[in-house]
Amino acid sequence: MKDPGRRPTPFPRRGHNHAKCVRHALVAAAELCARQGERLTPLRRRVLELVWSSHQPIGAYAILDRLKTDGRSAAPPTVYRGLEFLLEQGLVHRIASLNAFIGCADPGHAHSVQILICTQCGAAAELDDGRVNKALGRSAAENGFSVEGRIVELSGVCGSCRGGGDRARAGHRPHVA
Amino acid sequence: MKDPGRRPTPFPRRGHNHAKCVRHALVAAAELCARQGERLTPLRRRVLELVWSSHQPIGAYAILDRLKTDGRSAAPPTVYRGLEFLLEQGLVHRIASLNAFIGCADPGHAHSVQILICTQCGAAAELDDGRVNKALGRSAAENGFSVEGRIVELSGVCGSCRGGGDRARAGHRPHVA
DNA sequence: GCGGTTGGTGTTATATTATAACATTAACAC
DNA sequence: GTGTTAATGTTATAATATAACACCAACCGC
Ligand SMILES: [Zn+2]
Ligand SMILES: [Zn+2]
Ligand SMILES: [Zn+2]
Ligand SMILES: [Zn+2]
Repeated sequence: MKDPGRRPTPFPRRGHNHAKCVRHALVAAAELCARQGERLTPLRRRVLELVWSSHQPIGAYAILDRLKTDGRSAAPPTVYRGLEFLLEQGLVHRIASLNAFIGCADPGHAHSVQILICTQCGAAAELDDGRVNKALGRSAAENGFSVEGRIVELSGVCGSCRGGGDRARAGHRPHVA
Repeated sequence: MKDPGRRPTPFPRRGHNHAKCVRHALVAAAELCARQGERLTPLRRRVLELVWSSHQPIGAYAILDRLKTDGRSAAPPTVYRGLEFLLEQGLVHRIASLNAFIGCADPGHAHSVQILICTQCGAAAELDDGRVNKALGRSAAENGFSVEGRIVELSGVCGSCRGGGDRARAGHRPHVA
């Protein structure tokens, strides 16, 4: 059996079935909200769906534009409220360095994420590496600092874009839309 | 030379001689710019001085207000240009989670910082812990990601605010202005 | 000197991101 | 149904950041 802990990349493969990503995220969100006694209203669900429209972080005003083309009445507070709810439920992550949002790949349990942002394809992915969190906590503690919140955002190039992945077969076309 | 092993906190002590912090920063900046053949103009120097006006991160528009009260003609581009220059020279750091800026405590050599932000006193300090950087790089590499830029910002409570430091002597007064 | 180039700053306008405040509607409890 | 609360609609504005062009001073080659 192949090494179960080994993921070559947390980034999506080119041509992966993204509709499946979206469906899975929406189902997981519905289940999570049901468990928590929270209401995943149509608006909130739609905002989440729009966040998941790709693996590239999306800005609040891009979401707003798409809500408007839905025919729905929408203004900035509409989308920020939706995002606020989704952030509280741990269904999306905010990326401070981009002022943008990405769907959480593993909602339902507390985790502090390290966000990886590919500067080539624009996609973002998340890790939750215990060793990183431990190193951060230890470093802070040694300096008398007790950590409450962490923001870790790494920019660089993902495996697919560097060519180790599907780029060899795909020429130079980006592996995500 | 500083105590090699043990720093109780990289945060400033209450009542420390902050004028000295400012003077030191300005001298170091002048030396750095001279070495690099860059021009630390009066405006840039003043922006840096304002960034250093405290150990709390300062926003661009707060800097702008203070430039205006200098009597100097100033608009947003004035301060953003100054900040852009200082960022390029590594003289200040931008804190993405606060949209604010802090003077670099150790300019003159490339370093990727971990910013500590005290939610109680509002001060920010920087670390450059090799183990953290190593853990981040290894974690990313294992996931096929090659890191170019890092943003690490930890919020929490600094040693001085928790009472291990000078708070015992200071009652509940904040240790920084 | 002088014309040309560059870098820094001044100035006006606008883009982008986010929130305040209050009105209205939908969901729920009793 | 009526009162209560949560969610959404709506208008306005705050906060952060950049575009575009004008001006000026320093510097360079001549
Ligand atoms: Zn997908
Ligand atoms: Zn990529
Ligand atoms: Zn100081
Ligand atoms: Zn503190």
